[in-house]
Amino acid sequence: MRIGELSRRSGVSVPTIKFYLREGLLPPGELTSPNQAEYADTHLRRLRLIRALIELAGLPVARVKEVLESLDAGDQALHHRIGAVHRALAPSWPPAESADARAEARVRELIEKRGWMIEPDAPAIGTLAETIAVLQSLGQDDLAADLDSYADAVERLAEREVAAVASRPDADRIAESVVVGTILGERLIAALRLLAQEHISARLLGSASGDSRTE
Amino acid sequence: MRIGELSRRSGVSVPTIKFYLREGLLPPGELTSPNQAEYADTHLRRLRLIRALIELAGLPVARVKEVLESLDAGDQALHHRIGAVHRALAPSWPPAESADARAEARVRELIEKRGWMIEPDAPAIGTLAETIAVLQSLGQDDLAADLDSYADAVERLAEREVAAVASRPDADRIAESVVVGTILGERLIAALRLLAQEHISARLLGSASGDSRTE
DNA sequence: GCAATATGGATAGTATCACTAGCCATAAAG
DNA sequence: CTTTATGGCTAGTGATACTATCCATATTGC
Repeated sequence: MRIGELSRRSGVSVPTIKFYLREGLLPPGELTSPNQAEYADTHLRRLRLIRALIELAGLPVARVKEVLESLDAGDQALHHRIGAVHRALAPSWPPAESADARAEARVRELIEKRGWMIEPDAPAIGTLAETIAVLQSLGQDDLAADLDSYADAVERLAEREVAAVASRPDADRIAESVVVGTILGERLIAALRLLAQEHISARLLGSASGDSRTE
Repeated sequence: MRIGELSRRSGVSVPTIKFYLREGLLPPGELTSPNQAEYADTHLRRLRLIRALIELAGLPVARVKEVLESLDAGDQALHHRIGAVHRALAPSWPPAESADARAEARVRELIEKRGWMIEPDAPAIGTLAETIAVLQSLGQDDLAADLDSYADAVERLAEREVAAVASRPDADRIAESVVVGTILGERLIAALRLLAQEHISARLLGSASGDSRTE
């Protein structure tokens, strides 16, 4: 297929596809003449992945490029690949590192208590510590107090997710699964959580008066 | 306190605070003379909330304004307040609505099967449907296939969260708790999930060879 | 009492980002 | 054999989140 069809099938405009080609997000098509190229289904899938990363995950183009590069890297070990993808997906600004020290200690304590095997420089540690620190600075430590419940829930999910990814037969797409699963999984969980919250709040508080806390 | 101290205590520059005042994100201080104003601790907390919404949740300033307005609205019923906050936090672009029809049917089916009481126009429905549709267009339906596990996990968490919010004595801060809990909770869950994934992947795949899928 | 600094309020400017427009020579389609 | 599409290029655009600067007035330090 040529660029026009790629555009129609992906819903991305031709100039934007050209832009992604220029930026190196999308590999060039195979040239059939000096100014004619052929694109394959892999281009279509990659393009959809790019759109998901930009639109749904809100990643800046430069970060998308890093993610895709780590995805195409020849590193064979699945575990390391997952680590690389996680690193590429991380927020990048090294977290404030100011008063987060206590929060970070708390995170490392949690990791140790659960016996989690985590590289000490995993970016999620900083993200988590920063989040906890902000929660505390806002006077809302309920959430952070219950870290264990969250860890329980998330550990169960991760078990299924990693198993599902590892069982994929097509080695080529494993890394892609990791990216998609991480990013879209996050969104899926977030949306489901909102729905669950609405349900529970309807059940616990929504019934008659509409205000259960007047006193 | 005056603007200088507010700036020092929040870590936000004076010009940026002025910008937030102009944009109506931060209510004006109390004027003590024609050009002198006094800010209270509520301003400091509000400012930290604004930063969390912009930096951590990545909300655009305009959306932050909406969220804060819904937060300050006098609507008394907690359940409705939660709904309003969820609506203000939603992605705003009405989801593509194209081939998402099947995915949306799937979501409504899930809601019905679990007996969830959800308003039919809840924005999370669209978000979830879109996410599922994208997952399928990327050929990764494992995640979506296991929706029930996610719903289970998330329902348990929501139960605690709503109960925690509802038990807060300070009615003034309940809505703020909803915002903070929704946004920072999401981030907390996401970070924890990455850590759990890394642990599980180390356990299942990381051991010796580093490549369990060579065959 | 008085110079140095800070403040509230305003207008205008900047940096970044994700595209988008336009041009050209050549290729494909009708 | 004309119309449309393509690949490759440079330059421009619109949105967003601040920054910079200015001014008249207040406060602060001495």
